[in-house]
Amino acid sequence: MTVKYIDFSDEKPLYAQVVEAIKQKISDNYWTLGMMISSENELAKEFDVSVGTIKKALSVLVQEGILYRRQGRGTFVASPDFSKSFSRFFRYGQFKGEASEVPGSQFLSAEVIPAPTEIAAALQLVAGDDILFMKRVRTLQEIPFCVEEIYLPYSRFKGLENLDLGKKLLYPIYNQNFSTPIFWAEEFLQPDTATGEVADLLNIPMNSPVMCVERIAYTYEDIPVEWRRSMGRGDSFRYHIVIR
Amino acid sequence: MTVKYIDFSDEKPLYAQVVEAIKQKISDNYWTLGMMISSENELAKEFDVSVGTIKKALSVLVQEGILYRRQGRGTFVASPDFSKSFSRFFRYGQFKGEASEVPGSQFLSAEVIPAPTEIAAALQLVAGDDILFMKRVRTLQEIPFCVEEIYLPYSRFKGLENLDLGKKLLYPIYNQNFSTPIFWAEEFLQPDTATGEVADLLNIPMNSPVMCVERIAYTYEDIPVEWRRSMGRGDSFRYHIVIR
DNA sequence: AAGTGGTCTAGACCACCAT
DNA sequence: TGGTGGTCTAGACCACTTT
Repeated sequence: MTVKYIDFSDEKPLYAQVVEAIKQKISDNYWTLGMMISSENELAKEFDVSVGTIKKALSVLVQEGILYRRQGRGTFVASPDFSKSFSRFFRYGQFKGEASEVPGSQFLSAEVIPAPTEIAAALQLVAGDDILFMKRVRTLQEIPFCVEEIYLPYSRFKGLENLDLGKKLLYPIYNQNFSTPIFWAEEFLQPDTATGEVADLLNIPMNSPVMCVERIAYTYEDIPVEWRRSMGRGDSFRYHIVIR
Repeated sequence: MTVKYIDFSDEKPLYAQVVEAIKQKISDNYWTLGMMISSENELAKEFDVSVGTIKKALSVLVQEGILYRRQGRGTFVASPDFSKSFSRFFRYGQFKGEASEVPGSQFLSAEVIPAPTEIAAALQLVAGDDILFMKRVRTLQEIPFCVEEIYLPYSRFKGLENLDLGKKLLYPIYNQNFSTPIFWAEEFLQPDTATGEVADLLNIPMNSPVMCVERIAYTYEDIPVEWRRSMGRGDSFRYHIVIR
């Protein structure tokens, strides 16, 4: 484990160095998801800076969603929950305030292939590197609403194809089985119409509207570790976003 | 103009009260878009709190995008620029790093009608209230990429229909001519296929993919003042978003 | 009672900008 | 040179949680 010290002669502000150091400790699994980290006073002693500087650094990390704090309890490593934000985008069979249901998954294939150039570029690999390619249909209340293609660097996820992925979500598996917590992601949305295969899998007429969502998921260290494309039924897809 | 004072016996933190007071002054047009507000020291004297508390309040307002600060210059009221974030969603004829071009507009209609129930609800009006309804085609390099329907409460925007809206953006007009700066917005995205009319206006085949974006735009005081629906060409629409 | 984070103060010093 | 925001300190007091 690499330890970062605070360099008082560095031009970079002390609180920013503390931010980096704490991120490093999380990356190194010194502190893991959900764990309480050291208190303000302990951190101040450890880094030999004032409590105020620690407060500033922690507020930055809270702002970035890496930590959360509870008065009287402590400061904890946040567990980002994509399943929530994901299912929120779909209104299929959902009524106001209804508890969101975990979608089911039916895997169609899982195989190791050489990386296509587009995928290799997005995942910062060399074209031809081993890629685990999976295809699945996602369902809510037994009704298919989404077809997904998922590409993973095989060197990191060796053996994932042998696991029983029945009703489990993928991101907790990335985290628990492969020490690869997903921390953030970017998505590209584009409207499209259903091809014969997709229409068949989603049980909708050919050429009816579908939403194409391409996502690249990243670790704490901003390493891209998953590329996926989802084709969602147009009539059940409604993406909500607040600007500023 | 209503003046807010700081209540030291209030349970609400002082910095939060300062945040409210500054927001109020902006709402009251005491400080307007782009204007420099009082310095930290002046604010501390004015509100009779410490500079540290002012710093905390200002950092909240910067976080919310209401203010921006420049070392050595001062603290200013931010001018949100939706045109930038808007055009970013479309890749039509855009190459990497190319300067974004302001879309042209061709108005098809502008008339005052009684508010449809759905629009009235979204704009917090009574069904039947006067609504200014406008329809336009937006173009980039003379090529249509988007059809828009815009609904505005007529009581607030009386006379807008008589302005020459040739190549101007709407939000600066809302701000300058109607004292209604748009501060934030929410959008709902859904894929669809082009009807005959939309296909005709966009010069694409019927039933080809389009992105339907419904937007509600709000003021500083969270009053909804515009409802619009944009139908964008599927092949030129690519929405990018970062999650967390 | 002890420990945590949340608020608030009063100051110091610095980097940056305008004049 | 004087005013601005940015960083950092050392402390006080409070609200909340756990034991």
